Amino acid sequence: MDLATLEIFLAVAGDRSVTKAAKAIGRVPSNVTTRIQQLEQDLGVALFSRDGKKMTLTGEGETFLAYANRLTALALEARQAVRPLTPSGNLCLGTMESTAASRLPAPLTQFNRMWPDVSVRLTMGVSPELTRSVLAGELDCALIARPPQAVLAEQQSFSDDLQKLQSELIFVEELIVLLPPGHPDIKSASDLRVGSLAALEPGCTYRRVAEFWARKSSAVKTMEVGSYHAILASVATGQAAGVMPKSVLELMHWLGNARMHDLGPVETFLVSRRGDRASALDAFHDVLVATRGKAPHLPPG
Amino acid sequence: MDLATLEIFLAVAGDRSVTKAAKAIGRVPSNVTTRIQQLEQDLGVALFSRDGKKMTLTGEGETFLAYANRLTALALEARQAVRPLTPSGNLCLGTMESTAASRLPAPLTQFNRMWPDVSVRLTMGVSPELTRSVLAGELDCALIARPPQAVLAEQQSFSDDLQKLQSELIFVEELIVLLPPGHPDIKSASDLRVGSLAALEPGCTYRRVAEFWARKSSAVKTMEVGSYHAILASVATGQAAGVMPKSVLELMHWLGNARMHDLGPVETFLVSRRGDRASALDAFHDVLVATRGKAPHLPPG
DNA sequence: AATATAATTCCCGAATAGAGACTGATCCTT
DNA sequence: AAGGATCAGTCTCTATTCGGGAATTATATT
Repeated sequence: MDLATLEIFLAVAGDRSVTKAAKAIGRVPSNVTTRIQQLEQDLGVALFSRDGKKMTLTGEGETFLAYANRLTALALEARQAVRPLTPSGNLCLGTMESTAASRLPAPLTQFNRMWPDVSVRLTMGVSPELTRSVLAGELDCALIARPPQAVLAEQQSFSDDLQKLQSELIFVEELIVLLPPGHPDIKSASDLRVGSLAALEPGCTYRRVAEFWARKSSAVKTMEVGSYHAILASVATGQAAGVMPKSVLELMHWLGNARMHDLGPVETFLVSRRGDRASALDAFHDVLVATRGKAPHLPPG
Repeated sequence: MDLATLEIFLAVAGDRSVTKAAKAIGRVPSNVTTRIQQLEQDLGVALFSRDGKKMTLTGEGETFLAYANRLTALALEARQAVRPLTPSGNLCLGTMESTAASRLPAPLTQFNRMWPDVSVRLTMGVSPELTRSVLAGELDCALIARPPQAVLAEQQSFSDDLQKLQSELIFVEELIVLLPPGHPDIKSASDLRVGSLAALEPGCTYRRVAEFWARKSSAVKTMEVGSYHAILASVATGQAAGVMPKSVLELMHWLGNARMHDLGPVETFLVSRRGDRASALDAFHDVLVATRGKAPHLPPG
């Protein structure tokens, strides 16, 4: 029983789905299935009941869930306790709007609880800018979306900058096109019955991925709006389709009547300068990996 | 960071020696070295300071030790908490004298604390008898010493019985011949200046291993005595050399002036009937593996 | 009934862990 | 002070494990 197994278990328990959990933690479903089965065999008890295609926790599963949370929390605490330098000072963290909204609250809260002496300075921006800022030393690290290879190939300097930094996969976002109410399902951009795609600034990776997708079959224009709330508002008017990660949409309690089209996964990486052993950065990194895959609300303790 | 790594760390921290720890948990020293190094690299801090051939815990190592203990204890608790059937009733456990004295107090205390509804019935005996009793259903499980292949080959029925049972390595005992004070070091049994070897009953595995060793170079007789205390007494008189596991000797605060000769490792296995899924047995098994390698005193909590 | 979705199974290539031989340093003995 | 023993660590080889992808099965949905 290692902590990676517990992370997998927590993800499945949180999403009640092998497929979703696999996406969330950047693994393949077959792997998740196997690890869960191994865990169950190791413990000698069924953690989930498989009623058809639903994964629901059994009573024992609920019990184990509590322990899994405590165990991972304790392991994180152990890591932090032996950290050679006590983190303090500033941590300049760059992040995308979407990540700041959907993923960051939990780990940031946890981090502040553990290291009150570190003041986190949050900078919002789009991935290429953030990456450049890390390289320039203006930021200690940043959470950025690395587009798929086909899209990245069009952004030479972004790609070059990424090469010079060390990066680690943290989240996998499911990028979607949100359709206005009543809009029929689409197979490609040519099926769009709206005037434009609502997205953020030009540099935004999600926007670029969406534009790359749209270009293949349509000449639809992109409309630039200032925030995800503004995107939602645009979609609500029926005049645009919105581009955003699914996690952001879920955050907004909009789920019920929304049609969406899947543009595939986009990976979020934590990037920092190679060999940068700043203590606060390391600590933040550990909190990030310990928190990912868990339920979005704050962990106990 | 998995629990196996923590077990290795705990063993090294307890013995302050890679070699000893490796023996205690049935691994090879190079493996222990590597795993400790990996752990240190993962945590980014030195857990041990290597002054020559001594391994001493660093300050961070001490800190981490506390967490490692809590982590393994919590993991054990998690396993027990999801156990499908609550263990209760009787657990008939067979054990050798030596194991009962040196290894069993800690896990038995822990087990009683966790499952007060199980009454453990302890039966002492020598390995072949205990094995036979497990097979016959008189015992649920037993801790027995499986002699090296050369010796086991002479005990056909013992060997046959073992084949029919499932077994798992739990401890590795270092079997020694304890020499009387003032006795010169020996290379083989022919160097013995005493009239006999003091050992327990004829069926005792340790006795058989010792006799096997003695036969190769000497005609020294074995003297049968009733207990390890009696063996020590015999040795103290200067008339016999005593056969026992090192862990028993260490238990008796006799270490200082004692010369001993090493007869090599003898493995202690937990044996039970194949497919026997008795809950209490499983629970005891888990406690046993969680406790092995730790310091002999009782774990916290 | 047909389709889509999700979990699982199977298989293969890659990564990892453990065993064993060897090295170099240190401690103890003579 | 020299020689031997002991111990941590290194290196290499091999066996096992693990993760990814395609195929399969089962279950909801339309």
